[in-house]
Amino acid sequence: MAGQSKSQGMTYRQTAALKPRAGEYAVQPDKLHLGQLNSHLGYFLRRLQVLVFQDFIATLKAMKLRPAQYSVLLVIEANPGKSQALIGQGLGIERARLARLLHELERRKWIRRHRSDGRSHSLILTREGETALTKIKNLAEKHEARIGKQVGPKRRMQLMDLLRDFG
Amino acid sequence: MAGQSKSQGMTYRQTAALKPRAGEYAVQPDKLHLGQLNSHLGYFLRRLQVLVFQDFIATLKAMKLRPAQYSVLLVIEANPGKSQALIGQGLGIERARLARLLHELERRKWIRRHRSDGRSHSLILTREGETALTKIKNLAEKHEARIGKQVGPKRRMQLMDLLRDFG
DNA sequence: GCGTGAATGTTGTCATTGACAACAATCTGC
DNA sequence: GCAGATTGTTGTCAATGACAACATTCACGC
Repeated sequence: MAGQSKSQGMTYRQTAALKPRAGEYAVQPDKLHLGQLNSHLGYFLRRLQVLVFQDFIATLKAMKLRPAQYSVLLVIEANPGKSQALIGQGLGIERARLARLLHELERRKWIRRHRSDGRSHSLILTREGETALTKIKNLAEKHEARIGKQVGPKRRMQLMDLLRDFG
Repeated sequence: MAGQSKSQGMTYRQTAALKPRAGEYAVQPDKLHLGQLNSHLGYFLRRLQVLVFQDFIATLKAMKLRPAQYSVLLVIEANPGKSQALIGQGLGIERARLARLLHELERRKWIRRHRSDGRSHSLILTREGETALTKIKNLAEKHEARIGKQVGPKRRMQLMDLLRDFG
C-alpha cells in the first residue's frame, strides 16, 4: 500500500526535491513521518505536556517537589481546612495516592492535618509550608515564563483559553 | 464529576450568600479553588491529556494495545524499513523501552525486524500486522470522533493547529 | 590497514505512578 | 439502632521512565 521501498539507495540527498506522487510520502531519508498520528489530538497534547512537565520537574527539583505535590500545596492554600476527599476529587488524585503524598508533606512539616470529623481530615498549610510555597511559586513563575517564551506568549494564551474549560 | 449531589439538600447556596471579605475566597462548600494552578498551562494540558488518553486506552483495550504501541505501529507503517533508533527518536521513546515494546509486537507477529546493518534493525509490518492495524485504526477513529464531540469540533481543530508545531 | 570512540540494540534494576482490593473507623439516612 | 456509604489507610501489581552496563558493529582519524 503505502511503502514499498526496499534496500534502494536511499542516500540521494538531492537538491531537486522529489515530488511525491498522489498517495505517497515524500522521500526524506532522515525525517520520520507521523502517519495517521497526525490526526490524533491526544498525541500532540501528550507531546507538549511532556515537554512542559520536563521543564517543570527540573525547575522544582531543587525543592525536591513533584508536580502532584505542588498542585496539592496550591489547592490547600486556596482552600484551607478542606478534606482529603475533596481535594483528591478536585485534582483527580486517587484516595490512596493522596494519602501517601500528604504523609510526605506532613513529614516535611509543610502541612498539618486536623481530625475534623472522625473520618475526614482537614488540611492546612503550616507557617513553614507557606514560606516554602512562596519560594516554590517563584520557581514556578520562572518556569511558566520559560514556557511562554518557548511556546510563544500569544499561543500560550490561546491554549490556556481553549483548555481551561475541561477538568 | 463524580455525581455527589444528594437528592436536593445542598441548596443553601443562594439563600444567604456569604460575602467574602477582601483577600478571602468566596465561601462555597463544595467547590474547590485551583488557586495559582490557574496560571499553569501544564496543569490544563495534563488534565485534558489524561481525559483523552483514558478514552483512548479504553478504546484499544479490546485489542490489548497501549498508546505507545499504537504510535509505533503507525510510524512503522508510515516509515517501513527504518531503524529502532530512528523511530525511537521520532516518538520520544527511549531505546531500552522501545526494544521491549517491539519484542512484544514481534511476539504477536505484527512486525518483523530485519538486520540491515549489523547493528541496526529495520522494521516492517507483517501482513498480519497490517490487518490488525486496519481494525485498530477503525477503533482509533471512533475514539477521535468521541473526543471531537466532547471537546467540540471547532475547539479540537484549534487545539490541533496550535499544538502541531511542537515535538 | 588499525584503533579509538560513537552508535545500536539488549538486558537488568530502581523509583514513581495509577489502579484496585481490603480494612477499620465513622458517618448518614431510614 | 442498623445497613450501607464515606473516609482515610495500607498492601500489592502492572506499566512507565530513567539509567547503567554490556556486546556488537560502525565511523572516522591516522
